Amino acid sequence: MPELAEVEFYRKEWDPGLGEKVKKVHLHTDARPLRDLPFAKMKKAIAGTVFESSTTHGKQMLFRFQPDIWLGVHLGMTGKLLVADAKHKPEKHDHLVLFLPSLTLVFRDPRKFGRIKFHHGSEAPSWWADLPPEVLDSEFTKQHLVQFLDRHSKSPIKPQLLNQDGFPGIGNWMADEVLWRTRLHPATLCGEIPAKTREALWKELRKLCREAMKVIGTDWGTPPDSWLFNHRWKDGGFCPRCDDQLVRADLRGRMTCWCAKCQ
DNA sequence: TACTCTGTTGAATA
DNA sequence: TTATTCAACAGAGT
Repeated sequence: MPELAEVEFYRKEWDPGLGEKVKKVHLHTDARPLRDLPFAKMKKAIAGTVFESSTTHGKQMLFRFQPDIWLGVHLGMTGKLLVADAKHKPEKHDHLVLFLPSLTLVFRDPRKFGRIKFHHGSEAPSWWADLPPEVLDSEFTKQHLVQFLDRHSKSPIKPQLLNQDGFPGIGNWMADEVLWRTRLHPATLCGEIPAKTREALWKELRKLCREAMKVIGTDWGTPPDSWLFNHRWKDGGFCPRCDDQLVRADLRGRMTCWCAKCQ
């Protein structure tokens, strides 16, 4: 399920290992999440380093090991991070396993849409430095949003909200939630969104990200029933604002839920 | 058995 | 060249 706040939640799952030295590295080298990586070199380079810190950017995570090792993690659809005890025996879908003295850091991903990146160097890798501004960055201004919408004027808004170049961290439920809050139909073309609605969209996006971080990012809490969130998962749900039955349909290949009356 | 899915990518098309 | 669309990826749950 990993979107913005879920990613933040998973990032912290490895915190109990901070400050510990990596004793051994297990890599599931024939699985997609580690494709194209220099396994042997990587194993050797990581062993002996100390887990120092971690950070997120949208759905991406970066883990820093001293000295000079950086691991990027993307959870894909079904990836998760967890800690296991020090004697952990890697399971079928444990693609990256780092053994520390007191516990084990595990990246597990059954559906294998996740991805691991590796960098050896004193500076953060370019694939991290070059990421577009996050929704809560000061650089994510109204003007920035307007420019992005204009650049994608022929595309419906829903798929663009899922575009990580424009809205890092936004995933399917957050996209539906913000459109519902803004009373914007998901199929509206970006170029046809009025200036006032663009402003509302900018405001609600930032607000939703802050709220999601608080509710889900800290302890995986459940958002209140006043959000679309609790009503959008299966057919037959009702709009928490006007009580009309919600619509669920495929839009450009992704399940989309909205209120035909409000939006 | 068959159908679902909180995501990304790369190739084809416009 | 840039934007948009679509199928492919893969497995578990229902």
